[in-house]
Amino acid sequence: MNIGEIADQTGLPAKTIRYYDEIGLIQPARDSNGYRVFAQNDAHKLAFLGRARALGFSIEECRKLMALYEDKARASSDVKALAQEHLANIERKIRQLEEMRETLSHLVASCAGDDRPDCPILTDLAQG
Amino acid sequence: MNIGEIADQTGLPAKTIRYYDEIGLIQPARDSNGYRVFAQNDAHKLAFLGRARALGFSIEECRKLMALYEDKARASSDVKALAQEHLANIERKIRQLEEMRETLSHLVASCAGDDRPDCPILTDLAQG
DNA sequence: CCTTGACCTTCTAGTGACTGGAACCTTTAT
DNA sequence: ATAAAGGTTCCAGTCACTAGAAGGTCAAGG
Repeated sequence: MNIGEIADQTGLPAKTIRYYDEIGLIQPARDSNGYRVFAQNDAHKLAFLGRARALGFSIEECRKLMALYEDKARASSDVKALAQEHLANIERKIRQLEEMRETLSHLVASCAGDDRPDCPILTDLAQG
Repeated sequence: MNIGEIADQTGLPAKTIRYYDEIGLIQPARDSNGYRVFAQNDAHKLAFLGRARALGFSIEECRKLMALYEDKARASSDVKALAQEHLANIERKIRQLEEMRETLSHLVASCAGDDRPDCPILTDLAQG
């Protein structure tokens, strides 16, 4: 399979697939014309990567997950630890964003939003 | 005031303040020795920027907010629109992260986390 | 006066994970 | 023969800093 076909199959842009190749996440074979040739195993790996990325794992975390996936003697505790750490990061981000939402929604609600210049949003930003 | 003093006062790193100068968010005066000299107005602007950034506004949004702040003939509706758009972005991000949290926490809960290799997290990533 | 240390300056390069675009080659269809 | 569609590499840009190098300036102590 060529890169376009695999892109359609996995939903990943061809550019992204080339990038994953460049950083060594996948190692597709090459045809005599220089085109990348993707085997079923590459398709699997890319789908795996796509799902891990969709869950917010960083590229380096994906690299570790792939290594664990391919290590048939892994301990599930290693996978779980990685996922738990990532989950904690996500929860921290959510809390940060919720704080912002809290503050911002109050500010937005307090602003008349008309053609007069008085604006509690700006006042708050200016005064703290 | 020199950059270190203003950094202490605003809580922003000196590097960040230099960066804000470089991209034109502030225009501090210069002493004969080349040092930046910060007036009270610069301190105000930096505090304003710090708070806007803490609420997640992008640099470009901060630039617009500053312009509105300095335009005494602004309409508060312009400020409100900017803030509402940003609030919508934050809410979208929160929803995305919450989806990730949902999926991930289920996966983590289902993984034994022992020294055996069987792991539903990896199985899910592999199968979708 | 000299040195030491803290402070300031600019410049370059790196971060993460792509993305856009240029310049060029290969394949397929007409 | 040619045109379109696909592939290749390489370079630059994104965002908001941040690290570090090389060097100038200033205040205090010996």
